[in-house]
Amino acid sequence: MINKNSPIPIYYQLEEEIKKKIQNEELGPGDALPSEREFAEEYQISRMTVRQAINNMVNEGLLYRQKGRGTYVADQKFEQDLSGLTSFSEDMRKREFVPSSELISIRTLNHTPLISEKLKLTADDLVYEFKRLRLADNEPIALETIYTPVKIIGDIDEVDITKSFYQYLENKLNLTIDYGYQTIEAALGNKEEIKYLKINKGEPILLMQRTSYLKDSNETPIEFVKSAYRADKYKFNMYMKR
Amino acid sequence: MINKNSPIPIYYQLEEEIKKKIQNEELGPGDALPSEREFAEEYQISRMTVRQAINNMVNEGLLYRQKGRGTYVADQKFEQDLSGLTSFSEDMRKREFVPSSELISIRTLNHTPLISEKLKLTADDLVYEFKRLRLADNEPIALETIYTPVKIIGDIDEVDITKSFYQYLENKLNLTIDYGYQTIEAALGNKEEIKYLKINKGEPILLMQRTSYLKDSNETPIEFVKSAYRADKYKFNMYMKR
DNA sequence: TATGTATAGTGGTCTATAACATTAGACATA
DNA sequence: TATGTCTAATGTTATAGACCACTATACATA
Repeated sequence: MINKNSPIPIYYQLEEEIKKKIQNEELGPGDALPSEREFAEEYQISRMTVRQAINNMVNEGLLYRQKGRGTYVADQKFEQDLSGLTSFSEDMRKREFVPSSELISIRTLNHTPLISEKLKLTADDLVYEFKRLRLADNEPIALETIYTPVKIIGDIDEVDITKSFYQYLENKLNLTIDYGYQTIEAALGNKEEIKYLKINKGEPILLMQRTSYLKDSNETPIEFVKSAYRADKYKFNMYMKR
Repeated sequence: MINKNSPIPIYYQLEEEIKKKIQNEELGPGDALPSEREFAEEYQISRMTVRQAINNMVNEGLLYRQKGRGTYVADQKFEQDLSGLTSFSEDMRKREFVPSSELISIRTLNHTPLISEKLKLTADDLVYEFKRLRLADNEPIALETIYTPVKIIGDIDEVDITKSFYQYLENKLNLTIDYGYQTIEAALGNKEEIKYLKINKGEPILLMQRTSYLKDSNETPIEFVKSAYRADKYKFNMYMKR
C-alpha cells in the first residue's frame, strides 16, 4: 500500500513495495513486473513517479528493462555495486540477508602506537573501542572492532551507537565520512575469532582494516576498524572503472 | 551546443557538454555547475531533461549535489584503484618490489560453463588459458590464470603476451579495458597453489576473481582472471571515496 | 507456406508546471 | 555580540500529457 500523505516519498514507498514482493517470492528472477502504466493506474500515481522508483532499482541492479518488452526482476546478483564505504548493514541488506549485531564490549582506552598513528592522536588522547559481532540471518559473519577518538565523539549513547555507528555519526553528531583507505588480507582465525565466529581452528578468515576520514578540509580520521570475516560466508565484491 | 533535432537524446548531449567542460578544465573538482534552472534557460530545454542528464552523471560519480546549495564537480574517480585494474607489475613497482613472471602454460580450451558464462561465449567458442606465476623480488606471490576469448584475441605472439597481457591488448590489438568486477575471498591453498606458491598445507591464501570489459558499447568481456595470492606476502589496498 | 503489415503494448524521451525542504545570507532584534 | 526571522536560490518530489522507437502478435496477402 502507498500512503500519499506520508512524508516518505512515493517513489521510495513503491521501491519498498516491489522489494517486498521480491522477498516474498511473489516475484522471482526473470519475472516481468507490471508495466509502468499499470503501476501508475493501480496506485493512482504518475507514471514518472513509477519510473523514478524503477530507475533506482535498475541502477541498483535489482531490475532490468527491455525496450518494447517490459521490466524484469534481475538474477540474484552479489555483483551489486559496492564501493566499500557502505556499512555492513547496507551491504547485507543488498544481499537480501537480515543484518543484526551483538555488542560484545565498549571500552575507553589510552592510545596504543598503532591506533594513535591511524587516528592521528597525541599521547593523552583517549579512544573508544567498540567490539561487535555482525550477523546475517542470525549467523555470525564478522567480528568487528571500531576505534574512534573520544574528543570527537564525546559522550556516547550506548543504545544508539551500537545500532549503526555511521547513522550515529550522521544524525546525532552531523559528521559525514568522506573517504577511506582499506586493506584486505587472509589469515587463520585466532582464538577470539574462532570463538565468536564459531569456526574451527585452521580455518581461514578475511581480515579487513579501514581508516575513514571526515568530510572536512583537515583530513580528520574518524574511525579505525579491524574486521575479521568468515571466509566461508563472506566475499568482497568490487566494481572498478577505468 | 545542443541540437534538438538530432536523434541523440538531449539529456545525453548535455552530459557530453558538461563532460567536455570538465575535460577542458573550464570546470574543476569542487566547482559549482550552473543551476538546473539556468541550464534549462540557457539551452531552452525542460528542467526535467536537465535533471536527467545530471542524475546520470551523479550516478556515475562525476558530480554530486547538495540540497539547497547546488551541484558540484566531484573529485577524481575512486583514485584509480589501488588493487583493481592496475596490472600486477604496476602494483608491485608501487610497493618497490621488482616484479617478474614465469609462464607455466598456454592452452586453448573448449568452453566450460563457468568461463563461457563469465565471457559471454557460446558453445563452440574457444578460449585461451594463460597460467603464470607472479613474483616480487624473485619470491612467488601469486598464481594467476587468465581466460580470454580466441575470437577477440586472434593468433597470439607468445613472447609478447606473457610479458603484459594489458599492454598486448592496448598496443597490439588496440583494445582498451573500461571496467571490471572483482571478488576477493579467503581460502586454504589447494595442491597446485601449494606447489607453485611454495607454501605449506593449511596456509591461507587470497582468492581473487575478476571479469574485465572492453571500452565499447556492447559490454564485451575480454578476460576472466583467477588469482591465488600468498596471504603472508600480499594484501589488497583500496582507496574509497564517499 | 512464407512474407509483409497493421496494431496494441512496452519502455524512452521530453515538455510544462507546481509545491516542498534545505541552505545561505541579509537583516532585525534582544 | 549573539539569536532569531525573512527571503531568494537551490535541489527534491510529483503531476499530466505527448510523441517516439521497439517488440510481439494477429491477420491479410502473395
